[in-house]
Amino acid sequence: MEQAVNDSGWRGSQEGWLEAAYEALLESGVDSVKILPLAKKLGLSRTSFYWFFKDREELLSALILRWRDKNTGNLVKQSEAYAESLAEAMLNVFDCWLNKDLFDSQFEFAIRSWALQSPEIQVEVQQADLARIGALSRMFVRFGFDEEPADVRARTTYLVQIGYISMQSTEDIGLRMKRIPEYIAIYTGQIPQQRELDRFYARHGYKQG
Amino acid sequence: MEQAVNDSGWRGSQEGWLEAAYEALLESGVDSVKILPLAKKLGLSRTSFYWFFKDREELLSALILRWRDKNTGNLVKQSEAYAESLAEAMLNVFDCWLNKDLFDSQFEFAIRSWALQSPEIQVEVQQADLARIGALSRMFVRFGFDEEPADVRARTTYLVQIGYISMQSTEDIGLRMKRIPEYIAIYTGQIPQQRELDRFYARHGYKQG
DNA sequence: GCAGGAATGTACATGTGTGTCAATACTGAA
DNA sequence: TTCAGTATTGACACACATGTACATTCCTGC
Repeated sequence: MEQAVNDSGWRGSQEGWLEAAYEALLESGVDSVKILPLAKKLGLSRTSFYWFFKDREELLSALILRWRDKNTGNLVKQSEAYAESLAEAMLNVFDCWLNKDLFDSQFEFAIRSWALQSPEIQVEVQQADLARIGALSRMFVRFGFDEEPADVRARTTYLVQIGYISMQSTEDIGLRMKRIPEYIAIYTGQIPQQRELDRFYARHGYKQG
Repeated sequence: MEQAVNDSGWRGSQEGWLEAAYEALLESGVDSVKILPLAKKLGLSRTSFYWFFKDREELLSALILRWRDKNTGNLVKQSEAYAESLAEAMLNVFDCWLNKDLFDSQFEFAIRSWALQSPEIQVEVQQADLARIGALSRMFVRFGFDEEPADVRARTTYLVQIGYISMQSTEDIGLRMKRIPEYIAIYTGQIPQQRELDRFYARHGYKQG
């Protein structure tokens, strides 16, 4: 049977270095993703790194891959999920903003900051934005909006979230939940049904009150 | 008569180094604000820097000061400007997003990225966010909104813009202008009057069409 | 034209990062 | 138990950044 990469006695592994790199990226940006510090964190010799990766570049590429596969994929998926009303569809999208398994905000912010200093990363980010806004826009169209308003609303929805991420806002979950209906109303122009909200609250383990 | 700092034969100056630092920050982030590269750009000796600034830290502090004095100040001012309707007030705020003298988006983004790797900067940014959202919220209250909805709408307004900045979106001016009424409608819940839009377009030198 | 502050340049000590190499240690299977 | 493959290490060679010390040049006002 297939075994996990690292269940033998070896201390390091591709995954180990990548995970450490991921943590460093989230904590202090790309420029802190350096082999020497990572080695210290892992309690390994610096040079051991080169057994798993050709060089630093390769490590950074692996980070990008991780980000792309996660954040964009899930957001598109959620915007295409089944829903009876626009409000419900929007709540599906909101799942991303509340569930770290679906969308990693800190990761997102770190990548966007990275894009500032790297044209290649900037291209990646722009492609992601396009794909995501496109998916959201199609969602609005699906519920009867014309192309233009759908696009503007998709942008609003998406940009508010990117803004939140960029603000690195840390509202408590109660306050966030309380604001949800208000946001849904602004984005969709519809008041969400109570049962739609209940379903949403339920799947995020939140009790109103 | 008062003279500009650098009209004598000297090549360098505080301003010169600061400007170079500003450009480096916008282009590639804090970590690229380094004395050696700046010296190269300015065609000066690296060590000459130490005549104007105690060390790198002092240069970075000067950058923060510049940012704080500009972006937050003007945004608060615009949100407090005279307006007959909420739509008009919002258009005043929108001035910031279209006029680089009022709000420097790239600078803003660069600072926010910097905050990622520096707790002190993060505090600065959070204070700025608070001040700005507060000002916008007061604007909504001024036009009859209750505290709660005013706050949510203030956030929406602000966050979309921060999102735009974070996206580093480069929409052409025509498209942006075309979307303005739609955004105003979403944020304020009001359709802007044609004359309000005309006044807005006029002061940004834009002809509808 | 010269004293003295403003600005620059050269040289040095130091720190931190990268990547290569050859030597070594550990592990599982033959 | 030997051995091939996997993992780890220290030594080396570089590159590039910071900051200090000291000498030098440039400009200005007296």
